[in-house]
Amino acid sequence: MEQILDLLGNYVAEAFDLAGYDKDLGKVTISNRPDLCEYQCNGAMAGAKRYHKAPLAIAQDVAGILEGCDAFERAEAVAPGFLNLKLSPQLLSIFLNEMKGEKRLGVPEAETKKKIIIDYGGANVAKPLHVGHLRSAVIGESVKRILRFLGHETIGDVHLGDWGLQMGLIIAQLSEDKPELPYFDEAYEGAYPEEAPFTISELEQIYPKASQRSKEDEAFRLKALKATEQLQHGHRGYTAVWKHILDVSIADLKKNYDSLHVSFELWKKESDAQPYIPDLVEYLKKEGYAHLDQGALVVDVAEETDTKKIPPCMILKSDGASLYNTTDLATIVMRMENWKPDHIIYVVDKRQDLYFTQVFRCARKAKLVDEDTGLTFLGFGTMNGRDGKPFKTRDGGVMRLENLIAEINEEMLRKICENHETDPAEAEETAKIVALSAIKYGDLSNQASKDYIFDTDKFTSFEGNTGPYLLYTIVRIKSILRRFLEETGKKRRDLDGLQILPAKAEDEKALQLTLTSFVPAVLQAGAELAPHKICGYLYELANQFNRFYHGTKIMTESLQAQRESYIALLCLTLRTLECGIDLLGFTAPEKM
RNA sequence: GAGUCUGUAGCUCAGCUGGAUAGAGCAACGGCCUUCUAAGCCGUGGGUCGGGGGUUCGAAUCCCUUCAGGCUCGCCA
Repeated sequence: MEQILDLLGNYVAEAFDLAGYDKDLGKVTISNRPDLCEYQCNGAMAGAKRYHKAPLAIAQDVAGILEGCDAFERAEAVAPGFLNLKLSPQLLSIFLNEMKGEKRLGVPEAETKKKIIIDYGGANVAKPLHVGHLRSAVIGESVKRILRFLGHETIGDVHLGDWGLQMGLIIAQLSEDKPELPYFDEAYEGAYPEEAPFTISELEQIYPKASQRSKEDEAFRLKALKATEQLQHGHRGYTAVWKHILDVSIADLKKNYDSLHVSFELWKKESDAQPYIPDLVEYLKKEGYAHLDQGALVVDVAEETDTKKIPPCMILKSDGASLYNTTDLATIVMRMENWKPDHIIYVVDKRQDLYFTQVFRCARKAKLVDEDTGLTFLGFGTMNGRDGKPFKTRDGGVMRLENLIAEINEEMLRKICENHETDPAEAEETAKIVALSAIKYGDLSNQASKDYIFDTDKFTSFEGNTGPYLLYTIVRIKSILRRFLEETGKKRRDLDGLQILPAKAEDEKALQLTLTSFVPAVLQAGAELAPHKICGYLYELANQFNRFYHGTKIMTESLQAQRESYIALLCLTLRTLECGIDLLGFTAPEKM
């Protein structure tokens, strides 16, 4: 279906044409002065120079023609040359009924459907997820859902870190803690145990302990380095330990991501890219992209237009070892080979901006990707505590994601029980749903690239621009619909047949108009990879609904057609809100 | 030092591809529940859009400059 702004734009462009002006001046936008009009066109001012004519005169010419147009209830020219438009309620209702009949609420599918890989680069095996991983998971999931909704094929890849020094540290530590294990017996030739020699919580203690030690104990650090190298060269026992670490960690990570409603199509790891490295290095050397500099193998990526010197992209360290950049390049090669994506989006901490600039340039220069393959760095800011500094636990440690979620769940449960007497099991379920909306909406409603303050009190509040407020609005609508079905004996599917009548009241029309902005909001969010645009829109929609709700008695409306029109409007509002929160990555309960 | 991002109400944030009187929420204050969930709605107060210059019919938005803060700057990931 046609979008509202295009639809109206056609009428206005036609009027410009009839008045003797260029059609392209007839672009219609949503009014920025809702007190004056609903839509506006600023084309007269843009055309003033072209036609050497006062903008107001142009606007008046056009307004005169639109006078007889039944798409608008009113079209008037206002100084200095604005064209203020008020939509006819009839056209609006026709548009909404059409939107209501569409599965995708009128959101058009992308003309060129792309295959898009989303890289959540971050989580490491053997380390618990902490608050630093929250943003990439939450933002990445939402971006993925938005792009998928727009018709693209999306592939989320968790991209686990499983190949660095951290593995060596754990192996070295374990070999001292439990030297009796067969993995450390060089002479051992039998099969290794299937059961992992540690639980996830034990594993999570080993790493910080080893990491701390390596900073103080040089001998231990060297041992860990050596273990890393041996692992990377296929040491039999270490490889077995590494596999245990993977199994135990991944099971735990899945559990945690599940509770966040975050899923991945691929569970690829850094180690999966390793086989691609030798050929990649050989290729870069042979084709002359890479050269030795101070003993290291690098690819120059500086460009003439740079405002500062971009250091070369390092491929191999002077000791011959690969590093982060190398793995990322090899991952690109792997992805091109296996999935041929049209676009790869990296949802990563914004501090890695420079690294990815280097990696992307290197990938392009060396033609590891096709010319038209998009590489986007979607950098996000730091999640800070209320003091404006990186979020910590009360005693200053790193907050585990699991604990953060548990804390919010608890707080939400407390609030729910405070407000209503409910069945404890049901309350707990609801609390989880609402808590997730609090966490995700709190994050997503901010621009991804900016640092933001995670304020538990604010996010879990049911007031204001929060997830719970949206859910509350949804629950209100569901409640009315349930009642309507009960009282009329109608079935849920009967609701689809109800028609929205032209709006009579101000609040009703305002709500209807807000509904028409869903499509532009989604399109913009998709184009800019900006979930916060969806948040802003949904908040506006919820506000408009609550205003309408307050001023209109729906169930006691005596005219049946009018009441059914209200119900139809509620259905559309509900579907729009639910579609919106789905794009953000959370759901609503039935009651709360 | 260089680069980059940020600076909007007491606090947290929108708005930034130039448009009319800069918007929300929280906090403060005042109203609205015998009526569909008051976890709501309505209203009041609160601003040199960090400062200065420029571009133009018009600047929070674009350009320059300056101040303050964050981050980054080849053998970590």
